[in-house]
Amino acid sequence: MTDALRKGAVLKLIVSEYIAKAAPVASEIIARNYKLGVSPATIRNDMARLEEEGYINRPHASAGGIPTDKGYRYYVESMTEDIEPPLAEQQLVDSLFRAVDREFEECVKLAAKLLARLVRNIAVVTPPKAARCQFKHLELIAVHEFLILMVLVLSEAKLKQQFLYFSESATQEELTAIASRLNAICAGLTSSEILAQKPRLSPKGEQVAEAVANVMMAESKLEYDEPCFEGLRLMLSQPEFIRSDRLLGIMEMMEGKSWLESVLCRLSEGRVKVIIGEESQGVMLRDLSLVFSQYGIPNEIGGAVGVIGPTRMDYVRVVPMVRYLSGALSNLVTRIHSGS
Amino acid sequence: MTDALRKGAVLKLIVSEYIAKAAPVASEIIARNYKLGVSPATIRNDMARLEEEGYINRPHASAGGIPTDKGYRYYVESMTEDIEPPLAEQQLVDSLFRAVDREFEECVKLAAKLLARLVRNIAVVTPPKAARCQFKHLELIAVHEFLILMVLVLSEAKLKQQFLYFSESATQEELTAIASRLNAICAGLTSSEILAQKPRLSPKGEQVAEAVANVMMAESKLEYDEPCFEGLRLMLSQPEFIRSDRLLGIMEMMEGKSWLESVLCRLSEGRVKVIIGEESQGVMLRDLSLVFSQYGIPNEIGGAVGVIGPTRMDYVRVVPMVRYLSGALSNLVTRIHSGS
DNA sequence: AGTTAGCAGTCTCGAGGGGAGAGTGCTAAA
DNA sequence: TTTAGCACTCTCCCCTCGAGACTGCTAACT
Repeated sequence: MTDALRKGAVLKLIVSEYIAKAAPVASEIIARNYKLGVSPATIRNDMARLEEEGYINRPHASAGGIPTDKGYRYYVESMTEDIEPPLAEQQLVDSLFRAVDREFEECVKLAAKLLARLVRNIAVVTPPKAARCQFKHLELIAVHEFLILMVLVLSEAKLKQQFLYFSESATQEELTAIASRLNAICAGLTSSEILAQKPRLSPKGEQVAEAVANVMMAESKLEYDEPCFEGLRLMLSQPEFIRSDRLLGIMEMMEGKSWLESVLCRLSEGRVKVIIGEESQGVMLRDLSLVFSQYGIPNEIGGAVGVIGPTRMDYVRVVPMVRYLSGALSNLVTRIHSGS
Repeated sequence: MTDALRKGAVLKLIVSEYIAKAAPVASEIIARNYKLGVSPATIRNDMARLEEEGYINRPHASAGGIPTDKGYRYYVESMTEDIEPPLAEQQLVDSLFRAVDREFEECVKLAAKLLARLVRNIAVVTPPKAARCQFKHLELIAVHEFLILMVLVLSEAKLKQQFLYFSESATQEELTAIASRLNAICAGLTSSEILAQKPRLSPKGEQVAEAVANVMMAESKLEYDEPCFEGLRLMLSQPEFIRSDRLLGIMEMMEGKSWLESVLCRLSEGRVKVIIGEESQGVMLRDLSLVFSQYGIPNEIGGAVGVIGPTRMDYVRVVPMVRYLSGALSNLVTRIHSGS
C-alpha cells in the first residue's frame, strides 16, 4: 500500500506546485524538489495512473500535469480541518472587530477588503440579516413642511431611512406625537402584525404606519442583504486573467444575483463549503472556485462570507481564513445580539 | 479660407470616425463616407498638415490618422453647448428622480448605474455634501444594557449611526432623557459650537455629546463623501481593454483617492469640464479622459458627477449626458434643501 | 494655387517553416 | 517495483515572405 500512499502524495504535490506556479508540473520537478526517494520515472508512472483516474490532465501529449476539478477536490478533502491562519493574519482580523463603534455596514466592507487582501482574490461578505424583522423604534423628522424623513430602527440595530411626502403640512410636534404613538403600538411587532392590528390613527399616522409596514415587508422578503464585493483588482493580477475576457465573464456573472442565492442555499451550518469549478453545475464559470461559509446565530441572524477565485486557488490559505473570519463575524453578531 | 475650413471639417470627421471604429482613419474613408466633394489625395494633403500641427498621429509611417489629445480637444471645443441627450434617455433620468422616497444613497447609486449604462463607461457620482454640517436630531436606542445605538440626523437629512458602549447600564428612559436634553441644546449647531458650549450633563450625557461632536467633526472634515463607481464591466468591453493590464492600471489609480480630489478642485460651477489624456498632468493615466460636472447649490450643498473612459470616448453623447444628469441631481437636491 | 490620378515605397499582419527546449512514454535492465 | 536511457512529440519563438492597406510624391490638370 506504500504505492497508493505515494500516489496520493504525488497528487498533492502536483496540486500545490501548480497552485504556486500556475504552470504544468513535470515529473522531474516533483522528484527534485520533494524528497520522495524515487526517480522521475517512477513519478511518471504514478502520473500516468493519476491521469487515467481523472485526477490530472495534460494540455498536450508531452506536457506536465494540471490538476482537474477532481484533483483539486482530493487535495481539499485531504486538508485537515484544524489548520489555522497565520497568527499575524488572525490579529489583523481580531483588531478589525475589536472596536465596533462604527456602522455595521462599514464593518462588513472592511471585512471584505481585508479578506480580499489576505487571499488575493475576490471576497464576498453579506451583511447579517435577522430571520424575522421586528419593529424597534421610529423617528420622524421634518425636513420641510411637506417632506418628512422617516428613520426606522429594526431588530438587530438595523437602520432604515425613507422620505415621506405629506399632502398637507405638518409641524415637528405633530410628527413627534405620531412617532411616539406608533412606537407604543408597534414595539416588537413584525410587518404583518402591524398591518393586522388596526388602531385608530390620524390620516398622517396611517400613511406613516403603511410606509413602516412596507419597508419592513421589503426587508423581510429579502433573502440576504446587498453583498459587498472586494478585490477584483487583486484577482486581476493573477496570471489566469491576462486575457481580460475571462474577467468580463466573471463580472457578467456577478452582476446577476441568482448565482449567490444558489450558492448560499447549498451552505450548511458552521462548515466551510468549497465548490470547485464544474461542481457548481453551471452556476459559475468553469474555471472558478468558491470557498464560502455562513456566520451568525442559526435561525436567528446571520450572513455569509466567502471567496471567489480561479480553481487554482491557494485552498490551504483561503479555507482556514474564511473559517476564521466567519467565526470572528459570528462573535461580533453575537455581541450585538445578546449583550457584551 | 475655404481651405482652413475644410481642414477643420476633416479633423472632426477623423475624430468621430476614430471614436466610432477605434481604428486608424484612412483618407479614403473620409472621402468616401462623407460628401466633401474632394478626392482622397486632397484629404491626404490636409492630413499631412494636421499631423504637422499636432492634431493627429500615425501609428506608423503609412497608416491612417489617430487623433492626439490636441485633436480631441479641438473636437470637444467645436461642440456646441446646447446639444441635449436623446429624449428617451432624458426620460430615463427624469423617471429615476421623480420618486425620491428611497434613501439618498440609493439615488446616487442608481444615478451612477444609469449613467454608466448610457455612456458605456465608468460613471462616478459623489453623494451631495453640505458645506457646513449642522446638528438636527439625535436618537439613542438601547440595544442591550451596555450597548447603545446612536442615530444622528444632520442638516440636509444626512443620517449617521454609531454604536456606543457605556461602562454602566442605562435604561431606555434614561437614554431618551439624554437625547431630548441634547436635542434641545444642540439644535442647529456645528461640531465646534457643540464642543465650545459646555452645559452641565451627566457622565453618560458627556460621552454622548462627545461622540456626536466627533462624528460631526469627521463629517465636516471630509472633502466629499465616498463616491459611487459603476460600469467597470461596460468599459471593459471596449476594444482598448483587451489587454487587462490597462484595466489594472485604472483600478490601481481609482483605489487611491487623491486623483478625485485634484479633479474636483479643477471644476468650475455649472459647467461640464472635459479633461483629455495628458491634460490631467499625471493625475490620470495617459489614455483616459474625464468628463465631470458639479451639481447642487453653490456654497450650500453639492457633489460631483462624471465619467471616466478612454480618450476615444463618445464626447457628443457623454458631455450632454453629464450636463443633463448634473442638472437633474441639482433639482433633486434643491427639492430636499428648500422644500418642494 | 489648389486639386487629382498614378505609382512606388513602407509598414502591418498572418501564414508557414524550422530549430531549440521541455517533458513524456516506452523498453529493457537492475 | 524501480530505474536509466532514448526516441518521440509538442510548444514556443523567431524568421521569412507575400498580401494588403495607405501613404507620400510627382506630374498633369483645372
